[in-house]
Amino acid sequence: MAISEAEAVVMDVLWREAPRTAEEILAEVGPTQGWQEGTVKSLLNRLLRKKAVHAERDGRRYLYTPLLAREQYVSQESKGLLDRLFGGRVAPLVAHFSEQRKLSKKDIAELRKLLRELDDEQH
Amino acid sequence: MAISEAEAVVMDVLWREAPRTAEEILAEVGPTQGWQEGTVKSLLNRLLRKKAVHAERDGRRYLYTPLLAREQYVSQESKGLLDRLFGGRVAPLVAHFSEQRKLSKKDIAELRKLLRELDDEQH
DNA sequence: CGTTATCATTTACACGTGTAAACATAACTC
DNA sequence: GAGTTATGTTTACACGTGTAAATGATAACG
Repeated sequence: MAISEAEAVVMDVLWREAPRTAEEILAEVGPTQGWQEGTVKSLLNRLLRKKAVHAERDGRRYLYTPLLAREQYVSQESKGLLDRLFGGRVAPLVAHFSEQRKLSKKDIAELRKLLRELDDEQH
Repeated sequence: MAISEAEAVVMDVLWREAPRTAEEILAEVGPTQGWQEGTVKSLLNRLLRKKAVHAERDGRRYLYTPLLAREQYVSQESKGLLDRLFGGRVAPLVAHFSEQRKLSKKDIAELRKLLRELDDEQH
C-alpha cells in the first residue's frame, strides 16, 4: 500500500539521516508539524506494517531505517502526477510551470545545462 | 476541501466537454473505471457539495458543468508535488525525469523550443 | 523488590474515499 | 390512474488517514 502524506514526512527525516530513534524523529517533526509523540509512533508503526521502514532494537528503544528508497517514492509520485495530469509527458508539465511563471532564472539556467548535457551524451 | 482522485476522473470528463448528464459521464468512465451508475452519482454529489461543479436542471435530468477550472486543479496538484518533493523548484524535477530516462525525444525538442522562447521574451 | 520513568503497542475516533444499494420521485405507458 | 421506468438523493459500509489517549512492558532508581 502507498504511504500517506503524514507518513512521508516521517520518511523524509529518515531519508535525511538514518538510523534514528522515535525521539529524534519527534524532535525534528514535532515543532514543524505540531505532532505529539503518539502521532509519530503511530506513523512509524504504520510504516513498519507497510514495510517502508525497518526497526532494529537498540537497548530499550528502536532504531528506524528506511527500506523504501526516497528515489523510489519520488519516482512513483512524480510519475503518478505526470500520467494523471500531463499525459505522461514532461514537456507539457514544464510548459505549465512556465505559464504559471514558476520558472526561476536558476531553473532556466539549469534546464539549459541539462539539455546541453543530454546533447553531449547523444553522440 | 480538495477533490479526490475518483472525483477528478469525473471532472476530467466535464473538462473535456460540458455540460453533460450523469448518463453521459457514466458512458465515458463506466467502461474504463468499472464504475456503476451509483458510483458516478455519488461522485457528482460530492463534487456539488464541494462546489466543484454546478448542476442545472434540464427536464428530468441535470446538466453538470465544472466550476473548478482544470487549470486551477492542475496548478494546485503540480505545485503540491513540486513543493513536497523538489523544494519547489522545477529544474530538479526535470532532472529527476531525465535520470529516470523519462524524457522522450519529443520532450527534449519541446523543452528546447520552450527555452528559446523564454529567451526571446527576455529582451 | 516495588516504584517510577521510558518506550512501544493497542485502541480510539472522526472524517474522507471508493464503491455502491436502497429509497424517493416524477414522468411515461397501457 | 397504477405500474414501470428513469433519475436523482440518501444511506451504507469497509478501509485509510490524521491525530492521539490508554495501556503494556521493561529498564532504572531508590
